[in-house]
Amino acid sequence: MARRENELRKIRALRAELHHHNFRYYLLDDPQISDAEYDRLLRELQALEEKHPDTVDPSSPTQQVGSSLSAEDFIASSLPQVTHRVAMLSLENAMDPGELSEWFERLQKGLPDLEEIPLSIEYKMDGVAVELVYEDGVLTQGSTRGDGVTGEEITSTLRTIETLPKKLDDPSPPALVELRGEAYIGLEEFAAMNAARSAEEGLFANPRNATAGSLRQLDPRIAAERPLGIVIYGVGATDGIALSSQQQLFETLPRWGFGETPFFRIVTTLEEIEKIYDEVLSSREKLPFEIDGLVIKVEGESLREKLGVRSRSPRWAIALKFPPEQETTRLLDIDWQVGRTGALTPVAHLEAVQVGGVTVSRATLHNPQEIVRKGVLIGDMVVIQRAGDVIPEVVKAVESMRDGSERPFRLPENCPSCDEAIWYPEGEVVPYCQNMQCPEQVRGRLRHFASRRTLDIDGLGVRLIDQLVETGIVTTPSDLFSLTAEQLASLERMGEKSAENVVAAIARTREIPLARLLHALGIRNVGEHLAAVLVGHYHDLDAIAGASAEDLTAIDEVGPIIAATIVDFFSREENRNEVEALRRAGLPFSEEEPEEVASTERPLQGLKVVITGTLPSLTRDEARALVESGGGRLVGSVSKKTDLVVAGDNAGSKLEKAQALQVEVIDEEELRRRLL
DNA sequence: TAGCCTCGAGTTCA
DNA sequence: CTCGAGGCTA
Repeated sequence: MARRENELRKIRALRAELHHHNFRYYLLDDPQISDAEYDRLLRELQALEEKHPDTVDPSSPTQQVGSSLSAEDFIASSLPQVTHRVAMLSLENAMDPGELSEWFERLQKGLPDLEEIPLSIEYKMDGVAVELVYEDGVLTQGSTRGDGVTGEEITSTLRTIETLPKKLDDPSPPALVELRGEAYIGLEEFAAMNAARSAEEGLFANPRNATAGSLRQLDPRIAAERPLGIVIYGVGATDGIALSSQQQLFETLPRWGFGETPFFRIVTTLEEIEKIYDEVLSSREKLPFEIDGLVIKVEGESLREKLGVRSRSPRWAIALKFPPEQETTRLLDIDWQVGRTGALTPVAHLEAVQVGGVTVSRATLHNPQEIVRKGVLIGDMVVIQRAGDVIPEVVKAVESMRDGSERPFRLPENCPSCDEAIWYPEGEVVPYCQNMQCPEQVRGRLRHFASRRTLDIDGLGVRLIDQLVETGIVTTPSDLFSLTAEQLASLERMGEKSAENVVAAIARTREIPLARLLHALGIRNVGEHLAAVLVGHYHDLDAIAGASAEDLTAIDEVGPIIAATIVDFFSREENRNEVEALRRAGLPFSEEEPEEVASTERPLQGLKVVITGTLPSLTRDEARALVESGGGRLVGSVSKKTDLVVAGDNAGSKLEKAQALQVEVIDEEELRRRLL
């Protein structure tokens, strides 16, 4: 038995080690061991797994095909996905008082009849956002925020948090309440945890990384040892309860068994916010956990609904962030990178420096204009910060530290990848390499074609694409469809099994939705959204390819520039050939048109609708969904072109304007009746 | 024609 | 996360 224990331990260790080497190899492109050594480890693991078939796990390196494309895929081992009932939006950031007052002015504009707007203030905890689902008072599911729409299921890990009630302390709990909060690890606990970690395990860089790592623990016993805490700040879907203000939420939580909210104030003026900000900023070092700012929210559901949400963030809340940690280092050089579209991007090459717990040696400069705006010279000492504490950026040069040896950057005249002359389009900021055969562009197009949001070809990672391009086996996306397992198996780190898996993954893409294929083609200005819009209109790639600029411009959201790009793309011979090759490869070129909905079922077809005031039983978003389900389009303000105004309580100037312009005005009840 | 809002395309570190 | 730029509305 002891032998079995030992072998199981060995399996775990080998998996972790191989996982690490995959990471070094595929993502960092910087392997630490030879391919032969890697193969030896892999074979050892395979042998052990065969001896203990009960340990087979889909996340084991023996079961996986090469690498996935992105770090996210790679790290996301195998946690199930969860779709949030209500999207978890992010918050708009204010980095300084100026941006805060701009937001405040927008609020006042949005709520003109209000003398004073009540605002709640909380800490912005620096942790990981999670959602907890309580059904009939019982914790049934926990998940990460993920991209806001879908996150990862981490119920068993969250259950290990001692301070988190597994059952609400409520004799008649609501049928459903989704609570949103921030999981975190306190500073003292973090220090103790790192002190107890061994050299092989490595130290966590900061409490937030430690939190993220702990939440993703598959083994609840290990998770239970992690000192996680949680602070609830918001509510998702509910049934059987209304938590319509922060005040109400924070009063209810302790009764249910949650801890007290660490900080909560209600104010009405900018001055009060700024005063609290200064106080918290100077006292935050005394706190037992890390915070990275304050969150300001309009207090109360009804006011929030009037303000509404934008695609990524609500208008009624803002994060007032503390200034990020900054460091000074030397700008050694500026490299130029070529993207898949041929766009040239300047990247700062820096002397390595620690910022916020990680080592930074590169930072984007976005475009030449940015370099000029920031006034940085090559050789300068520059201030670096991590934007949103993630992506490093160059803030400015420290001019007082110049010694005269610094020199301005030079715009490249030739492509760093293929030496073709660079094109500087008039009136635009970004320079381009126009050589379609440019190796960087070829690689970039293939990466885009295989990436997660397009064809999502499993196992066709950056490293493999690079090998395919270097060996000349593949130069265009359509070449992928004639790849054989033998060809792939001849490449580095490609076993027969992996090679077959890649071929199978490529074959599977013949069933993808047309919009993904259109997006994958990489037509400039046509991303995920526009691809879906175009397919929604034509349902057929040949129809899109054959459309005139005039036809295209008639489509909502397609203007003259986008129309011209599309026409231009399909008029080029190399693109037409590629499209034909993809057709021969068997990719889907048309999509079943959804059955024609009888016009009686879409009573608002093509109408522009304005909603004003508070509707008796609908939130703004629900009303929008309802109008759109009837074929109508919600617009923001009343004009001659508005067809219909739905007015609720406290309707203001929009209603007056509608009456002045003799636009039809109805109430919620009438809206529902028409949609029946 | 300006202002607002989205979208697209670029980006870093483990 | 960032910026630039396209489209729509006022």
